[in-house]
Amino acid sequence: MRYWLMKTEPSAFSLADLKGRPGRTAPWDGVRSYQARNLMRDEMRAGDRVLFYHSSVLPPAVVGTAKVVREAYPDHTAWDPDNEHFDPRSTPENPVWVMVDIQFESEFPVPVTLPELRSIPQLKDMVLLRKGSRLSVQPVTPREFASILQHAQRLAQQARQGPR
DNA sequence: GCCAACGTTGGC
DNA sequence: GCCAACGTTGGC
Repeated sequence: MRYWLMKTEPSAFSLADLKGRPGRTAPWDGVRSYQARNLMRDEMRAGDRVLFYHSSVLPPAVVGTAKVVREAYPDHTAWDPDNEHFDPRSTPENPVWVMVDIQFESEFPVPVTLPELRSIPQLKDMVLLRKGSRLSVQPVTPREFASILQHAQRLAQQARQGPR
């Protein structure tokens, strides 16, 4: 099983949106980067786990987790001229872009913010934290995934204990 | 709103 | 094939 981090601007699609979908499942459409597409198409498998990351908000943060429930298939939004991600190079006969389906798994009671991620020594090599990193679908090591879950748990526990 | 970093485009 | 110009991403 592999681990991933997927970025989204919550104003466009948030973890709450995913949770609210039928079956708590939604297609991850609109990816228009070859690098991200190749990862989804060639590497991502059903059952893989995903860190759900909110970008372009203050603070940016990992807000929960999801699971890949359907492997890559053609992204039909690329064929729709009215869609903001329309790409005339892609056709039903020859699809250029793919998407996967992901299912809501968990929402962290307290998000793990970007500054917090930077403070965790085990994450020093994480793709997300590299300078200029903007890949919207990126691999995460099992160790990194575990560290982030552990940190989220610790934050949740502190919150339950309340302010000192 | 600014701007650094990155990917893509297109002239040559 | 090079590379400058451009558009986009995303943190701040």
